[in-house]
Amino acid sequence: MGRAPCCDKASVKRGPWSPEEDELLRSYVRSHGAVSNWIALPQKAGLNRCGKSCRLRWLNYLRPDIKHGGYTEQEDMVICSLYNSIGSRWSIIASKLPGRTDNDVKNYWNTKLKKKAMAMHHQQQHYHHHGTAGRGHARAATIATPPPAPQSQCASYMQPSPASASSAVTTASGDAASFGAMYSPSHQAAPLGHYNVNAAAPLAEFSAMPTPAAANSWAINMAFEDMFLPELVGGGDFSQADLFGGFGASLLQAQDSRAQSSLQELSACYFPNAQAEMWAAAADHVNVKSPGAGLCPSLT
DNA sequence: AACTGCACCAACCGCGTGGAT
DNA sequence: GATCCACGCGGTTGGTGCAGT
Repeated sequence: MGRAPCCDKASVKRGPWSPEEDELLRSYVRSHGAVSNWIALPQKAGLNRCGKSCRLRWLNYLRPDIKHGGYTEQEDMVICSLYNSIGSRWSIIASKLPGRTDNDVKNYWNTKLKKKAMAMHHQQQHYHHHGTAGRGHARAATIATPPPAPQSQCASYMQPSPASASSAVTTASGDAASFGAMYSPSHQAAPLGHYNVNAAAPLAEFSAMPTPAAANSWAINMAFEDMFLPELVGGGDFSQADLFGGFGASLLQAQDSRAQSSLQELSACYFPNAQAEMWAAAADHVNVKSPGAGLCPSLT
């Protein structure tokens, strides 16, 4: 019981695109504007390609605003944050990163960022076991070690979440499964409510924000934590000091409070209810991946 | 130089969704 | 309401290049 193929795969060219094909597609889109029918495009554009292939090529490679490689620390942070919060919803994550495509973000995560995040997570766990008196006592713990270098903010975002646990259950790759399994699903009590997600706020606007001198990556980090972690940490018995391995809190205290609050406001503005939304989806579809389910239309 | 293993990434595949009929 | 069809998405695959032996 399969779906009928969108085209005759035997008669269309497959594999890597040639520069000539790229130019044909590019010029067709330039002259016709937004494509309303990708299936019909190949014939009109003189391409011997499947319509889906044309669409993918345009979206992932030929579109003029596409960026390739060169991910910034800020982008890493957004990807990690959102992955932890909503799982492998690459299109949503990519929508927060101007010039990035879901395919690109997905590849970047699978090949680089995931490893980076795992390494940082393990490093942080090691610190937790050896550097603090344990969960709930970290705030009182003596700060004996400097914070981890801010080259990656990922570890702090890698906290338990029903979304990542859910995706772990249904992911066939195994990587995400083992990754998700690192986290306890003990925070399933979902705060349900009315969701009003405004998801179309790209990261570019972060760049447009004046960055206070004191608002280094830790303060930004803090803003994202505020966004995604209150529910995750289960009612507040999991201190921010825990999240930062014990030293973050004191570091944050040294931050300019205005810088923190402005960044927190910014975060709340850009990702107001993403977490709550995903909690609702998780509550409705425990262990069942349901793309789109529980999401408001603006996210899908 | 030849071989092997790995990392990266473009492209493909199949399915869910939603609009049109 | 049922069916068809195109779009969009996430998972996976395969080709290529590089590093190590």
